[in-house]
Amino acid sequence: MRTQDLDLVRALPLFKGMADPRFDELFRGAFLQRFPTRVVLISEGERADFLHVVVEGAVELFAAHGGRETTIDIIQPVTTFILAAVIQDEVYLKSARTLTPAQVLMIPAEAVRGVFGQDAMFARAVVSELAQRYRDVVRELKNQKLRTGIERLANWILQNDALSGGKGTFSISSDKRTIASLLGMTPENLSRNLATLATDCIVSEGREIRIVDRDKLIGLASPDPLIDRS
Amino acid sequence: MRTQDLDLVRALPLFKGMADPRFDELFRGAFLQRFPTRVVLISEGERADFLHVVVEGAVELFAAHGGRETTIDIIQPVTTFILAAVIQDEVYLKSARTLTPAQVLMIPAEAVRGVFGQDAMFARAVVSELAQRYRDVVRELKNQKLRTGIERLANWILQNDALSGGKGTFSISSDKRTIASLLGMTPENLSRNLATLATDCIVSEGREIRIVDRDKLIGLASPDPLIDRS
DNA sequence: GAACGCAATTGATGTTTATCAAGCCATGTA
DNA sequence: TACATGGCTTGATAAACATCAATTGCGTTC
Repeated sequence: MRTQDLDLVRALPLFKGMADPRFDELFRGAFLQRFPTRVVLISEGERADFLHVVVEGAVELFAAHGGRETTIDIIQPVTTFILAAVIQDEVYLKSARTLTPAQVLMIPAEAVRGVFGQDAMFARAVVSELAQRYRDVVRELKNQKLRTGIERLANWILQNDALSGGKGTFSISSDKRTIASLLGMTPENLSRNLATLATDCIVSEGREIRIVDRDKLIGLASPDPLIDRS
Repeated sequence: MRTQDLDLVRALPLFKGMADPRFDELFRGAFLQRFPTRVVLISEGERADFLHVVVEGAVELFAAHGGRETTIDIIQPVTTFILAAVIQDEVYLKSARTLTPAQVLMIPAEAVRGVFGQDAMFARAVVSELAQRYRDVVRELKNQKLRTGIERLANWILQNDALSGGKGTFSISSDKRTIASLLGMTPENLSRNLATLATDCIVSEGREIRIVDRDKLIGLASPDPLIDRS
């Protein structure tokens, strides 16, 4: 593992405040692994063996049931995932697979739980992380229950633009079918919804999306600080 | 506050392990209040001032956006709610109102955060609680994204029957319109979906629901341990 | 450059769900 | 008993969304 990557991990809110010996203990049994695209890293229902950290690439969290499948989140570097299952020593509720070639750091769950009991700063950071994630899922649930498909798309575009600097242009980071699933619609309807927005307020060319009438887009989206991560 | 109620609160997983002096500190500024039906206890967007504990009655957590409104959870005694906002010292993402006359214990948020920093057992319990809640919301998100309305209803019936002892009969604890909102459908569609199930596998009379063909109901519901709280 | 594979789009159609508008029924009240 | 009230149900219609099928577009391979 490159030192700069390790530094990035060390600087994560989750690990930032903890004592060096504890950090070392945590990483003694950890290993960094490279994966090609579309490799399943964890499957829902399995016991939580490792805390995962995406160091490079993108990872999709998804869940399946009765022939259907839905994307729950797309994890960008540098971020941990499935902390709750690790802490609770329970089974994963979501599966994970790489969307791109990726580097993932895997920390044994037992070590995480061990250090959690010893390092108060770490325990505190775990609480913050869990609380933050909890609130993010609540936001997503509100997004799904209170908005129509095209409203979710409009907000997603506004958020992605903001995340990439608010330049009014950004590039979709993965398959459109994955985005459709994340937004809770079929790929066909994502196409149609993009086409609808394209008559008014955006230009959609391949994976490039450009906002041409931001006010109109905002009017359609009705962004809400109690739903959208600001 | 009656001693037996206090004992119930003291016995909650969240407070069980903490030292007596800390518990006393927590409850020094706390107060128990009675509310009639349909009183709004907290409003989304407000700063989190109190950790709430439903001691008696039922409380609905809901959220509104753009003229729409949805029920997120129904809290039965004895349970805490909005812990995440309190710990993070942030605004509430959900509103809360009583569904019945209720008794609610209110613990100042500052005291919770204070004790959290001093009592390791309490901090640990907070983590467990948050992790559990996080997983519950993830389950609900999967429920919403992976199931149709009638499937959600069928599973809701199975779960409520199980919660009330698995006798095959139970009584709906609140307005049907609230249940409809919780299940992510309109009251009209709840009626229709109940009528559909009533041709096959249940009897629905007023607020009483009786399961007459459990196998058929299970076949329709496809309950899943990774979605439904077991 | 031709053929292929695959994601994305487009169109036609069907299902699910919401909305609007009555009507029903139990309950409480005058 | 008559009457209002509010929750619930039922029916008709419309919107949102999914499915199926065919086509387009684009990058890859040969």
